[in-house]
Amino acid sequence: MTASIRPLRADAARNRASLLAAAEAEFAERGPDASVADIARRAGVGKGTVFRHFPTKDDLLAAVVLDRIDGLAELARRLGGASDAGAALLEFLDAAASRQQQLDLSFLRESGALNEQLAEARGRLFVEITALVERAQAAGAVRHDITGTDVILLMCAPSHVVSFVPQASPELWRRYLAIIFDGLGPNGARPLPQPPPDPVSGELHHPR
Amino acid sequence: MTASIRPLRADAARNRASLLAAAEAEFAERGPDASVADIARRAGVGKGTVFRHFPTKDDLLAAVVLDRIDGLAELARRLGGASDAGAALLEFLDAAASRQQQLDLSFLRESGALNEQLAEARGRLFVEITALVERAQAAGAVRHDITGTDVILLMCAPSHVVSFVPQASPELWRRYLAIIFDGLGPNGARPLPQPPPDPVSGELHHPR
DNA sequence: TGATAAACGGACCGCGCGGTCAACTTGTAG
DNA sequence: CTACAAGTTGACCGCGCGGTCCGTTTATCA
Repeated sequence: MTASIRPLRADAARNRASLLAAAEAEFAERGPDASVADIARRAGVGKGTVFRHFPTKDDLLAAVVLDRIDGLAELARRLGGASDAGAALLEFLDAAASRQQQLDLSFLRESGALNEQLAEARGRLFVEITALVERAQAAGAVRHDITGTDVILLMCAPSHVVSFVPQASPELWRRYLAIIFDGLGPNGARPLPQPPPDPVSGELHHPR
Repeated sequence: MTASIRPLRADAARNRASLLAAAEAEFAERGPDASVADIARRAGVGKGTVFRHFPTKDDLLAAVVLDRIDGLAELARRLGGASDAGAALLEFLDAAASRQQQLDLSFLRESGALNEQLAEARGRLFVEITALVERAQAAGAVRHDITGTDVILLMCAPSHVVSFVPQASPELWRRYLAIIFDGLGPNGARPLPQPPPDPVSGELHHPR
């Protein structure tokens, strides 16, 4: 389904690849408002070429983001086999925050054509994270009133928080991840004041 | 300094007030990218009038945001006298998150003309928050490796996290505030992996 | 009330954006 | 080698934005 009927021509495949790389870099540096023209220039192609490969800017963003989600889901899957379930969850959050440092949270944005693929990938990620969380709970490393959705939402926080401080150490996010992870631990005790939101079945959307 | 040499004409004062109200509402609903034209329409004035009162869109945003900061600083000051220092800090975070629900984090943005006022206000807020934190630490409610800057940064997180879930309960942010506050508590134990960032003396800036 | 400066309003400007298109180039199958 | 489909390109379009400007209205005060 992903592979089209006919294989791409050689130059087209090359352009598509460098386009994706350029888009990833540009979105990382400038955020989701990076301009298509800049991305095209960075990739060394004309603007028209961008729209030949991705009908819409959102589709391009979605493609970049799909990679990230798949990467995270794969990582979560591998960590599912770790012996220390608490450490596995922390390691996952660590990797997630570290990558979001570069790409912000934009992968939650909904997007036209690739929407189904994105939704599927998000679904897979959700499943893996939920498994990770449940194992961590069984191991006594995470409080029992936490859900996979909570973790998905909170894993975005450290990099966002850090994005406000101008010349932050590139590792500063670890400080806030540690605080939040402590908050997920069983030592906090007091019951949470609100029920968790519905799982990702309902679409997540992009914040302002 | 704030009051100009000559007092405002009656209609001008009225317009300025409704402009501020409209701007607050519009920024709350649409975020910092709300258009000046919409704000003007909402206030029932012409677009030119907006720019007469605020030379730049950023100045308008800064004015709105200055109110918020002053309000928060005042609240923090009052809470400084509370008997239960831990509860006081939590109450402050509660109020801050609740208001940010409406205005996002935009008050950290730097801005041209009002920059000094904003910086001053932010300084006052920082002082009050730091006092709150230190009292909470002395009371044993907050771990000792936390700074006022940490709290300033983290107080933005709950509303941001929640902004991703589409039809969130309006109180959902309390859930994540509770988790984060638990992370600030002394029960977590493990030392933080990174030193805190410099205090607000260095300018904070607006995230993408 | 009438003179005057202050305030108002909306047409207007330039800019950069996402997206389109038709002329042109190039990889490739036979 | 050739013919043709696939791919590329950048000028171009419409739009909405922040900001300007000047003819008009209006609060104020002698």
